[in-house]
Amino acid sequence: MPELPEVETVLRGLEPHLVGQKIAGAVIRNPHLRWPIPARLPAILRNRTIHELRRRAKYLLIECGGGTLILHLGMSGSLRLFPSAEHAEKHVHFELLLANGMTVRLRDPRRFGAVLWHEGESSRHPLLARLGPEPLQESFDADYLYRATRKRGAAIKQVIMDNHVVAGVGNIYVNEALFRAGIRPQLAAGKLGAARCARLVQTIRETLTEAIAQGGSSLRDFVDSGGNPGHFQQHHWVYGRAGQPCRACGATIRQLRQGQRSSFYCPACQSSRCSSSGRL
DNA sequence: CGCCAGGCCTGCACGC
DNA sequence: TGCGTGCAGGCCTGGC
Repeated sequence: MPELPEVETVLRGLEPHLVGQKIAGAVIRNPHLRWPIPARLPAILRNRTIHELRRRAKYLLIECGGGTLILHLGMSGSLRLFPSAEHAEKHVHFELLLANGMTVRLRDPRRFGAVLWHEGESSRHPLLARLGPEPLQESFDADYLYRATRKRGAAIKQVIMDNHVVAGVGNIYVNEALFRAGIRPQLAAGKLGAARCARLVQTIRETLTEAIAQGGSSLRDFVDSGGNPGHFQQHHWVYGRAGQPCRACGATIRQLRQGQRSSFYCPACQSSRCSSSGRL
């Protein structure tokens, strides 16, 4: 599913093709996403010029001068650019038609994604206004995480996945970052010491940055590619590896459920106690 | 054929 | 009382 690095990869792939382009129109093929696609969107978008593409958490923001098209890929969404308005595949719910003939298509079989419009400053949109800091920005630092986790009895894994604490760190990357930091996912967030908070900030950054770098290398055939840009192969330490040997120590990777989501960890590399040691 | 993953919002229950 | 916190429900379809 598209996580933060995939959204960033899609952004970087689309950016050179979209910025500065005029929008000729839009097509709503199926408005029933997580929220209905506003019926007036094609009229709103027509004749606007795309000024900038940005990302906030896993939201892709297309700034159109005075307003923002807000896109979310949910669990199964993809955005692709086509050189013409050729036959649309199944599950294409929304299309952005550029004046130069190019078409941006949102395909999302599970329809957990979103296409929304916000007039004015996008950071004021209700979905974006209360998000925590971006994990790759300076404001997400050791001190911030330490303060944000005080008196929180919930598991550190679930606190990191709380978008109000830090924005856009999904299930795969929190599992991987916790492994790298040597922290067990079920440890109460409030029990993390300052050193482990610092380590976790560092491994979250590393994990996301490496994934973005990998995605960047798959951008070459973004336009009209048969594949799914950003859907790159990845080498996970623990995610999806229950029952398999830890790549670091050989112990058997364990799986558990936290808040209806799967967590994976190495019982040897990730301690539940308060040491500040971490690996990698 | 039935189950289930999975992001992330909303709504509810609870305690200080 | 109000707010922060935690938990559960709901949306979907492809793949097993």
